Amino acid sequence: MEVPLRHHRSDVVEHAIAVLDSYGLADLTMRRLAAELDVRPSALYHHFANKQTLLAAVADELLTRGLRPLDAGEWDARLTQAASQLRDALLAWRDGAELVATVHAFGLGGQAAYDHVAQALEGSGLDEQWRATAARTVLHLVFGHATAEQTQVQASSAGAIDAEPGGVDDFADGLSLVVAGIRAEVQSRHTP
Amino acid sequence: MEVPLRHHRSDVVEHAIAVLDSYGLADLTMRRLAAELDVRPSALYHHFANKQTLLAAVADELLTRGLRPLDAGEWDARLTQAASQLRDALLAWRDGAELVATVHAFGLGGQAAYDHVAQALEGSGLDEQWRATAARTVLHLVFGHATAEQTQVQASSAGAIDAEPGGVDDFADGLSLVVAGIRAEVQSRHTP
DNA sequence: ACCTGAACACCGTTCAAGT
DNA sequence: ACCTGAACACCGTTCAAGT
Repeated sequence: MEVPLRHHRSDVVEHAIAVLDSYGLADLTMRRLAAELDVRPSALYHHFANKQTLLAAVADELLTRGLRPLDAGEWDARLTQAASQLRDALLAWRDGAELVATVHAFGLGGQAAYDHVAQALEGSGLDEQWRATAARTVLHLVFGHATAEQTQVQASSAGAIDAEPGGVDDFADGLSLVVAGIRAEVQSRHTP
Repeated sequence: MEVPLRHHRSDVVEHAIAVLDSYGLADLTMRRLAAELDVRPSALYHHFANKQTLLAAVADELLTRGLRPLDAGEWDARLTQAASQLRDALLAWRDGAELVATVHAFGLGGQAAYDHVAQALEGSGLDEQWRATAARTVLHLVFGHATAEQTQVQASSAGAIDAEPGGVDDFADGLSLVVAGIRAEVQSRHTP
């Protein structure tokens, strides 16, 4: 008789990332992950209450791996860096953007994404209300843009229409638009 | 023996909207929809090649029902109206935002959403490239914000954290930020 | 603490055949 | 043109029981 393998929570998350990156979010199933770990599906429920909780842990791990401290400097340069870094973190793994965006939307995880962007806005002089609004706006841009980029890959390889041109330049331009809008709000405080 | 019911494509879409609004996107399954139509699941594949195509048709129908011609006026007022109208259209049905955003991301439908926003930017004086970037930025804001609002409902009723405050005011503020950013770009052309 | 075995209640999709 | 019947290859989750 074979002795059953024994894993920790971190093993499960690590293998989940491998499955995500190799097969995509749609194929990151509890059963497939269990098979990859050489374990029955029910064993996963010892580590996580359900699939959503597991996905939240995976999303948090992706962010932990991808986000670094921001450079010192003006708030706008820091905000641009935060957004670009977040985008890179999401694009680093297959379907990373969709995963983190979904988890964040459900309020189960991905808080680090918001925090990262919000941190850059602390030196802007905006009040907390406006900082939160600005942070969410940037977050929606990054999530939306990165998700579109990654989805386009599988959509066009599946024969669908390639609508969104996107790419690095379009992201940078969209971001500069939002940053300019925030700057206008910042300046309206200093020049009444 | 019972004579089988006979439906058209439009019947299927109409019932799909009813199922979506009553039970949510997760419960909008081919089997459930078939049961609602009093038909075997396989019958649906006479009308649609697969589930994704059906969802695309549903998304397009939601937009057709919710979007109206924009008022005449300045580009910024028209853009604000287009974005608000789109948001209202998405929020009018349960999980409408997530559905349209997903369909749009996969390039299978929801083109009307982009067109609606892009139309408002035609009178801005921006070149096509910038108009496209601005339109996508607004679209990501609307999709992200509306999805967050609708997801928060089921997430908080399911016991998750209520992170995003959101609501009408936060959307209006985020939109005003983006509009201000676009205005800065517009003005940089006229005042060199 | 971590896992198996077995079950429950589901999915999307295909395809030959019926009217 | 539109549908049935029957199957295939999957899902997430629960729970008693094993070590």
